[in-house]
Amino acid sequence: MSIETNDGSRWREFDLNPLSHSMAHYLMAIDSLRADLGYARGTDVAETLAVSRGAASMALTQLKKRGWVAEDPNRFLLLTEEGKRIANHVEHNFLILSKFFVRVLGIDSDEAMRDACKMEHLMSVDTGKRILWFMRYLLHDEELARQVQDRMADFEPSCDLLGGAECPICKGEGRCLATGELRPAHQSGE
Amino acid sequence: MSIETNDGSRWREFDLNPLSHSMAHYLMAIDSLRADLGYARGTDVAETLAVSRGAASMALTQLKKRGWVAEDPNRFLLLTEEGKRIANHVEHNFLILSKFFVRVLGIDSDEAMRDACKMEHLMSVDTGKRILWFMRYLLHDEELARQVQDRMADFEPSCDLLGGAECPICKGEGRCLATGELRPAHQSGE
DNA sequence: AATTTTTGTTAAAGTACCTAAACACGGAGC
DNA sequence: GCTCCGTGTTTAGGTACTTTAACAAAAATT
Repeated sequence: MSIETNDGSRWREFDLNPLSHSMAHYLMAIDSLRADLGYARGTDVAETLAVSRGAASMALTQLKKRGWVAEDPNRFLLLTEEGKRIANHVEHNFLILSKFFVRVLGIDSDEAMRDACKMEHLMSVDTGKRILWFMRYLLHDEELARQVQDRMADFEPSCDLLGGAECPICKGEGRCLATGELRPAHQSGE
Repeated sequence: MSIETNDGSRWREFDLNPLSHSMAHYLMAIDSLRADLGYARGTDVAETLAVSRGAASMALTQLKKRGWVAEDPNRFLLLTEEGKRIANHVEHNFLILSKFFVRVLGIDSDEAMRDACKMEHLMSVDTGKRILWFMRYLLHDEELARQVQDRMADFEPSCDLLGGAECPICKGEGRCLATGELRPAHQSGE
């Protein structure tokens, strides 16, 4: 039961996430524009994100209502303290995930960024910090870093993750998700 | 530029993801019900996911149109081969992520599952396989596993990930995202 | 067999996003 | 001063979800 992923209580938290993917990118666009140009207007945001001016206008209205975006006296866009905090959180999560994927797991940079961009706003601050802490440990010890990289260079992509009997997590023990089984034996060890 | 996360070309892939969070859970609910009860009806799916029968009915219509769900002669719900493949993929991603978070990073089980449930349908098959491969390597070597667990037990939660100057990724080198900077120096090393 | 319950579908409305198009406004150039 | 362009907002329509409520049909009970 502790492993249950379909229990009707947790899956909805996805929609209740305080920050949508879309809103995260509006905030980051403002942050990035202000860093690059020194200012950000609605049109710049729309262009950066490749959405219509109407869509940007409505999204920014929302973000102002939530207190994440404000305007300076000349009506240029500003991130509030809260807005900055959120944008930095998501930007860091993107960096942490993409670097973990590339440097530790040896994933192709493009795929790494694609995955990281989808997951960046959903990973908690704590999880991000721990991955970073873990990565520093792995990569700052040269011997260990080499070991890990050798290991991942040997990655066997044909490893049949979805093959049931071959599943390295639930192999041979109890019921495996790949074959419709729900409680892999290794669960009992926790 | 290769680090750009706000470039207007990648962020939309989130919405274009072939599988929504919602659809993934409908598929997994059918899988789980068939494993537990031997059958699955619309009402059972609705109850499992705690949605209205109307919502389940419309979602299932969509899933049938996409060829992921079918009905047996008695109108009980079935996953097609493709549907099974997708459900297993997401279920495995959930397991891989939550186990990585708990066993390797030492995250609290509840938070681990919350994060994993949000990200499960967004992580590519390749990334999942590599995390699994990596985890086997770390945890099957007892000495290494102990080292990692010691390290993560010492995790310093006050590590100021979002503090700019303290950021262990971009600390002291070039521009840091935490302070509005875009190209941390370590980027140049890749 | 008649009634009640369960199951499934459909309709109307709400949220959160998108687009395209119409419109308002301010500043620059003629 | 007038025109035109850049900027911003609003409106109407579309997608993908949700809900409640009305309804149809099948299944179970009496």
